[in-house]
Amino acid sequence: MANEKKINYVILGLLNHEPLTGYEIKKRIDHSLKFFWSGSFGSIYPALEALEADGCVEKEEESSGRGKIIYSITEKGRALLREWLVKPAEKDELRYETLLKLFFGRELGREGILDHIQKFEEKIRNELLILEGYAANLEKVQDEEEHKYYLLTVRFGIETYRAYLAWCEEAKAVLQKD
Amino acid sequence: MANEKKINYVILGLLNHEPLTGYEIKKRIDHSLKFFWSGSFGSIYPALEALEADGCVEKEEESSGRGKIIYSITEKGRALLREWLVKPAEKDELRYETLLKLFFGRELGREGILDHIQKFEEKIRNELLILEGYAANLEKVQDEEEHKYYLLTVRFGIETYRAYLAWCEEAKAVLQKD
DNA sequence: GAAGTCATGTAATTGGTTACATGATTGA
DNA sequence: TCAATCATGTAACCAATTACATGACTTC
Repeated sequence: MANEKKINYVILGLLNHEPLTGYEIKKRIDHSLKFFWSGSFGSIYPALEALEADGCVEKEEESSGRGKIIYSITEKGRALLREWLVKPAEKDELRYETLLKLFFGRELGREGILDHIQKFEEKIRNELLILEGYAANLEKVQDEEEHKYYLLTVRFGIETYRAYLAWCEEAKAVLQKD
Repeated sequence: MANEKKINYVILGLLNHEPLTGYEIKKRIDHSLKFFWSGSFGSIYPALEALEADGCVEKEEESSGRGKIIYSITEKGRALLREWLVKPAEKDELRYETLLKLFFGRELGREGILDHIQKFEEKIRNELLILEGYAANLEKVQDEEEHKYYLLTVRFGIETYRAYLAWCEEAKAVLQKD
């Protein structure tokens, strides 16, 4: 009911755009939301079941083919989604193990820390390329209103990742100067 | 033993700088690590007990006063910390509910989303001030090598928060132009 | 003497993840 | 035909958090 599991809202939000299977929901999470959210099959399927029992989503079982189960949102589900959307965000959390290791860097030493920064930089560089690709596509296809919001989240990712890369250069300079 | 609980390394890392009580460890996490890590009493105290049973930390009970328990790191603990530090960071995770709501923004509408951005901006602005204060202090006190690494994490925070604020302006402009 | 902080700890719950199990369909 | 992907689901586990309980010391 007034469940706090965020996965429920992720599912409702995605289904509010289009009907999807559990498998497709997972793909959306791993691609479109990847930068700021995550979710596993082990949470998605049980949540879909609970949402259905609650009347927030409806399922339609494909009789032919693979027999996949396509879920769509109900009015009740949309109301629940809306209710959550108006509430202030309660948790914006960043948890970077790289920064934790950096913080304790004295014990590891300069070289080790430079290694961590190097790896971090590479990962960010790759993800930035992906985000820039998304942005380019989304800028072309600004037909649906939805795309405007999607693009804003992508822009958020791009700008923070660029800041990360600038910081990497600064950090390397600081560490190499002695 | 080869436990994956990150709280263990947070504790070892902090104790590697100076002996602390569980309460003080919590304070360090809430202040110095706040921007990129978190931890509760409910994880700290049991972890301290387990680390002591493992011989990674030692406790000294204050006989007088409040009877607080001061923990310090052992050679074994330091070795464990080092072992973890050299391993590549496995998880750098950002989980922003604000971005999730933004992504589903069409259902909420322009005004509601602007509210969320406004609140986000205010929170970031406040935290940025704090981080800038830390940086100013740390730049003055660059005696201990430890401070260099601490300052780098603070600089990371400052630069990403500035990027967030720049993005907020951009997002508001995009949303207000229609 | 009251409020606030210092200080330690436990039990219940949570919001997941990981790993496993199963099988159909598609494309090289 | 074989690997990859599509597709659904469950059971065991896990690393925490939340809420509670207790009490001493400090400061106004």
